[in-house]
Amino acid sequence: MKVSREQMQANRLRILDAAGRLFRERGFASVSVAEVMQAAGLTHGGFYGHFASKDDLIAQTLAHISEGGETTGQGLDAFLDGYLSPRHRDGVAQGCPMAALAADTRRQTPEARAAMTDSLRSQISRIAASISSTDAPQARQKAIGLWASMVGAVILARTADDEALSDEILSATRAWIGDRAAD
Amino acid sequence: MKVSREQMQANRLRILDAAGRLFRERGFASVSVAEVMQAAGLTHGGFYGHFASKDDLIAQTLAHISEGGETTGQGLDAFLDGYLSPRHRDGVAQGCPMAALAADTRRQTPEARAAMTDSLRSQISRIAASISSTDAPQARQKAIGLWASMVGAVILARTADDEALSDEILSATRAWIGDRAAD
DNA sequence: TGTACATCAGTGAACGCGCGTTCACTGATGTAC
DNA sequence: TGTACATCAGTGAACGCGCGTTCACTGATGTAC
Repeated sequence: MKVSREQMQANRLRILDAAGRLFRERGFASVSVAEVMQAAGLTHGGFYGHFASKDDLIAQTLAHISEGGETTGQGLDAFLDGYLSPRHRDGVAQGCPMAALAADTRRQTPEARAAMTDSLRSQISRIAASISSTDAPQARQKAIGLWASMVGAVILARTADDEALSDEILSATRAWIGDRAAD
Repeated sequence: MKVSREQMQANRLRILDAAGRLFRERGFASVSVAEVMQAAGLTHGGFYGHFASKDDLIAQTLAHISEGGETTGQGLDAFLDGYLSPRHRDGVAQGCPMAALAADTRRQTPEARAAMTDSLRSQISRIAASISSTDAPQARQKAIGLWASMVGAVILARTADDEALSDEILSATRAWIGDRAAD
């Protein structure tokens, strides 16, 4: 049964949203095309009307997720607090795609890596712009260091099976970063 | 054909070594039991004489890899230089298991997560011990911040498909860490 | 020390199963008149 | 504006294929005497 062009566009976005959630939660390999389609309220056969392959879905999902981008609009300190919070750690499906999927993306197609690299580049620029430093190259260096710490801390916090240790990783990283973030 | 007890122990270690390399390179899901056995110079049927399941292999491989552990024996600065080097970034198969597999381990069995958590805990302790600080809690906080930055930077550097950006992530993180690492 | 035999590590064919992908079909859409 | 029909988004059965796992078998090991 054919659907309207607007409905089809809406379906495509539902597929991308579902894939974004499932991939972040469980990684690319262990989420099936059929599962993504079911989560989007469709049957698996229609998938190839929207995407050329599962690899294509992965690449387009990464490009789609990062359109939103991590916002630093609240100011750098609030951004750091939110990012390094238990809430963000526990909300993988809605959380930062970089922390959830960067390691997994290394083994994907060039298109997927390119989408993730774009996302990484703009994230660095966004953080650098939010640093009120006189020296642009220095702000960029600091943005990279900050971003690496943030992503690393969330990944480690999610790996630890002990909540006390996990919480400590987040708060210690936040405190360690603390001083330098201000200037 | 039966082999001697020593040969069997050696075979078991060859399987664990092969698994360690392959898992770091390609992740848990996309490496098959048959591939691991072939890389160890055996046939796949013998696998279940050594391990109860693929999940068991994953957990035991993580425990085995981290026995070696990242050494800080060279002193903290040399450790940082080596860890944040292009050489380490490019040598995934021989590199730090945490940077290669932490994100992937989140979705594995409790046993696998426990092995990784052990590894994380001792790594933090080892770094904290190498920091000549008067205050132990402060050394630990710093060790966590350092380790998060290091792991995060290597993961991001491996994700970037542009070598210049990748190199920049490593060197900027190294420089950003630089000052604080000294004290 | 030498021999006979039970043990058991490793082999390779075979098993279900779930996956990515294909395809004939359906019926609502949207265009031509 | 209303009707007739070509289009095509979505359906669900079916396809190969590779995977984790099992199992009957083999032949070297290592023990009992």
